[in-house]
Amino acid sequence: MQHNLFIYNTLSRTKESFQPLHPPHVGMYVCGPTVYGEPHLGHARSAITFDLLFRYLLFLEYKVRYVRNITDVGHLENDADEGEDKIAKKARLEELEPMEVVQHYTNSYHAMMDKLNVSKPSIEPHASGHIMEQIEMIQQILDAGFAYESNGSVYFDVEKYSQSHKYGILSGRILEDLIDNTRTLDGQNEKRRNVDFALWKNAQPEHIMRWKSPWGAGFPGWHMECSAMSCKYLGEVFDIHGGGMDLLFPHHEAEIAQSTVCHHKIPAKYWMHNNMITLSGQKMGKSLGNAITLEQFFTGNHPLLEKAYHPMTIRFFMLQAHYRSPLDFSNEALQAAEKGLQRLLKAVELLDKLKSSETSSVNVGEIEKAVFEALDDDLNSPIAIANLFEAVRTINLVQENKETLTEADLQRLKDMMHGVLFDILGLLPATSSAGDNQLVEKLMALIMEIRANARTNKDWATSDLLRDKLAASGISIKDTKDGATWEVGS
RNA sequence: GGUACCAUGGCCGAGUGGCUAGGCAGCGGUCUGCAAAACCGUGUACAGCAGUUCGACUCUGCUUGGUACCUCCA
Repeated sequence: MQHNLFIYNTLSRTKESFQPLHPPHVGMYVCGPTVYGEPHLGHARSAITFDLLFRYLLFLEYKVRYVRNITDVGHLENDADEGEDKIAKKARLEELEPMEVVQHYTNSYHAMMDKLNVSKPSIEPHASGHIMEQIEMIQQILDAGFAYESNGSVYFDVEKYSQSHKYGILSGRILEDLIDNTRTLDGQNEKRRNVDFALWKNAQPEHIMRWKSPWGAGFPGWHMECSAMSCKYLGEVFDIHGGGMDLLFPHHEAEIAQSTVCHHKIPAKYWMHNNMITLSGQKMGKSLGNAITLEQFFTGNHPLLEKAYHPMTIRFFMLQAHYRSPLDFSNEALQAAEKGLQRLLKAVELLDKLKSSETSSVNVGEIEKAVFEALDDDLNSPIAIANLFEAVRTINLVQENKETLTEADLQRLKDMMHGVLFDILGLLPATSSAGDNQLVEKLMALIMEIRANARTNKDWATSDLLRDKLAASGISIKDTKDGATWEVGS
């Protein structure tokens, strides 16, 4: 089947046909987490969005190098230039080595991503491991005359840059507005203009994360790492740069300015931004103090959560909204997603048991076409999923002999469902909930046999007693035409 | 204050100048010893006002409400 992938490019604010610079290779860089706290739902949104893209590009048989960084230096506290490095501050509070903190939260992030079935990137570089590259790039910007040194720090000269380049090309910002309207911040005295941003920061004596540089001991500025690392692993110009919408300005704008000075080109062809997760309509964020961590979702251990949610429920919940739309969290929405996903997965299981017919009464190709057209249209996963539900209805109707499918169509539907659901959307097939305990399996088999015998003898009292007692223990029994099944939970 | 964006049925959430999104809930039905589960069927909603148009939820303007960014943030 012919695919023509369109993706929304923030740079042009339109959907563009995706044409890699060097097909079949695709270079993709996504801004990863700052590892100073437990990963929350927002991290999952970004990771799942670009995992979907990564998986779809692989499905389309591109050879993708996916780089997603770990930010472990260079992010300042709210008090901006006078502040200390976030990682360092956290370390002092907990009396740990900074790298110990980094490792701890990196491990958490990885564990949560694994649960969400987020593919690992091809390369996961750490900012702290690329200080040399960042220093070199800063030197290049200084040599080109687009930065100045001040009191052991180096700042990017935005005004100078804007004389020959368009600063604000990505975010649509106008320099004059920024100069007029940027709020007054502390510690602006080192900078010529409030819009200038730090490339290198002089480290105060108490600042424990520090590296030697031509300008003294310090640490790299907020935006250098992504420019340096994307260039190192993907080249001066690569295909896709992704990240959350909140990084659009100033982070990505600064990246463009830095890289443009060094390489005279905008570093990426397509810029993609996922929207935010909101909680009661407000952005969920660590700094806002309203973030629910992924761990809490999986355990249900949070006052706002009515229950624990399976990682796949979270994943499916996100995929049911388009990545560029804000998505509001609620227990009701999550439980709706949980039910819907169950329905989808049950139908996929049922698919293996369907009997084929001489003719097909349903046009499988049509459903398949609709699914892929949706994915091709800027990864419209909600429409793709809606069409998957069309397939579910078909599957159930075939089961009831109200629709028919030929052997070939059955196989085609199977391939499509598996390919889209598991390979592209990255969902995991339903697992039998107690399959990890052989003893339980054997005991339950015995109990089910006793109950089946009672039922054959119309001994409803015994049958109901077993059902009720098991229910009280959290095991539910479902009677179907082909006998009874059991599972832990609802 | 500046710059963007959004406003869809009970909830979540797509989309389009005229034709069914989808999921969950609700309702009706099938199945069942009963129940649960499962399955099938079922909803004409698009903030307000004005305009463009043969026709607007979809285009334009205004109003109201909301969000994001401008400061570390997915």
